[in-house]
Amino acid sequence: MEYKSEEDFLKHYNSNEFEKLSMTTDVLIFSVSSGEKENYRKLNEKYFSILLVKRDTYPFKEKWCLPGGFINIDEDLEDAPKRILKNETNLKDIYLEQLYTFGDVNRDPRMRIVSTAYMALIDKDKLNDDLSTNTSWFNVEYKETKSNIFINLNNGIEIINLKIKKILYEKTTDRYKYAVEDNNLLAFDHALVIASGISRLKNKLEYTDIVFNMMPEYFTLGELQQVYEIILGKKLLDPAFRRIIANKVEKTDKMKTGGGHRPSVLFKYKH
Amino acid sequence: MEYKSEEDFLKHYNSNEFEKLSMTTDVLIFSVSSGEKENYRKLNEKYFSILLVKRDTYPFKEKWCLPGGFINIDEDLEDAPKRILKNETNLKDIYLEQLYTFGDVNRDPRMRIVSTAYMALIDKDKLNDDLSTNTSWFNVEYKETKSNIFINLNNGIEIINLKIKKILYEKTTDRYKYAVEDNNLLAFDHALVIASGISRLKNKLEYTDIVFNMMPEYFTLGELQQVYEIILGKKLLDPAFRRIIANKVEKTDKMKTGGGHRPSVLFKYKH
DNA sequence: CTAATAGTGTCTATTAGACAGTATGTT
DNA sequence: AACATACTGTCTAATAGACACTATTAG
Repeated sequence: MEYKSEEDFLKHYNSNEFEKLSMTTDVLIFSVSSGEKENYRKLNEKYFSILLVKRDTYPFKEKWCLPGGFINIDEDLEDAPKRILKNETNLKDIYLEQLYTFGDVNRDPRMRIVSTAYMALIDKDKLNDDLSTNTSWFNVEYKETKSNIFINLNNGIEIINLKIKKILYEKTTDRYKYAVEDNNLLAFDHALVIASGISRLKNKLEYTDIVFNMMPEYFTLGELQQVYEIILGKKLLDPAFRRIIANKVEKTDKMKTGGGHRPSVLFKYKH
Repeated sequence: MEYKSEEDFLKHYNSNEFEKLSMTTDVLIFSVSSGEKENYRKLNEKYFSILLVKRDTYPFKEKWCLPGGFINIDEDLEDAPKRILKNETNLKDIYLEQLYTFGDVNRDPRMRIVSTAYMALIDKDKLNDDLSTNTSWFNVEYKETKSNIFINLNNGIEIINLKIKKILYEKTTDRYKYAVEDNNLLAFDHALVIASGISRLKNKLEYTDIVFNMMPEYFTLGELQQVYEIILGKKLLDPAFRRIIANKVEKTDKMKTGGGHRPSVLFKYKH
């Protein structure tokens, strides 16, 4: 059929030539939480944590999953995770970044659903409201070997252990396909989303200022270093760390005292 | 409604609770092409190029666009770009990487279409078949300033100039929203796809071995350096370049002669 | 005083940048 | 011989890693 113009074509367009599908979004929300002090002198231990929701409906009823939901037909793709974040945290101006789009045919038992995963970073201390009852922060422990990723999620009550096998499929960029093993507590392919989000975050920590989205306005360099250390999973040397972040932070005239040791200058992020 | 089990739920699932949408994929295919020799002594000039298709149907009839198409309902997301690549190039084992998913409500005039863009890297010399008539390689010139990206596409007959305004919207990671200006020759939001693909490629060039996907099996270090230089858009110093790629390549006993100057050792990629 | 963190000085090792030089083919 | 590229040596500058040292507080 010949059309006279773009308008003419659009008027006669049959939008059902290809079978349509559903799209969802999943949001991986990262934050840092403080544990207890072991004694009055020590800094309180920091944890790296993600927000999970216990499903109360099928499919995967009673399993944990990332907050998410369907994309509305009249909603920009990026507005869906924003809507979900607003719902979950009631915060605005949250750091949000598209992670990856997962679209295997059988990734959802209901029907063909493609999901675009996002990751968000928040400062947990900014949360005013309590979480809804089926929502919980899980502390993350992450360990990577040559051929596996081990992720340990712990909310104080439940422990979710994930073992993910890395299968090298792109040697020039060191990219892996992930195969989830031993997972009967997490819904869908969300173990994959978590693994790729952590991996992205670790990378970006080194070449961006992304970390400040998880920090309060004022922080000590010791606290900042702690956050780097738990996310990277290794100790850093003080002088080297201070050299590297020196031009990203700004000294304030505030101090943090009361720690049973030398007080520490509070810094803030220098844009 | 209460369900007895996951199976029971799935049997009664109403898949039309949310209005479904269409998905497409667009594939940004990069390659390197050789120009003419200026004189018998010189190396032939290299260009960095992408493959575009001239649309022969509405919408955007007569405009250039990236090869792409609809995702089939029974096709893994990643299989769609593979299918398109196979169609366009008839090559297999092509480097393919998911770029980004574009999902603004009005990005397609026909209806709501979300598109996942992929980028692919090929060695053009491996192409046996001729391109179909409406397909053409465009040489890319890329220039980035603080607030703009200028992309110049040239296939020898037509020239497409793109000006893209960078709007900083995420300061901690230096991420920009792109706004396309002066574009009446490229269909859809494909200028955005091209800009983000080039930017991704430039980055990955520095910390991965991605470049070897665009190289023939045997190459001289001078040729490899040329490819780095055209993609990065700057000259590199020989000794520094050789130091950096030294452990990524392997000397062979082959030589390239006939250049009106000292012959050059042929290397190959060391996995 | 002690335990714990805060913060700095400095030496060394590694890596990156720059430039100059030598080598060797084709015409 | 001349030109263009191939390839290497070496000096210098910048950055990263390591360690030791001083500073300061609550209890």
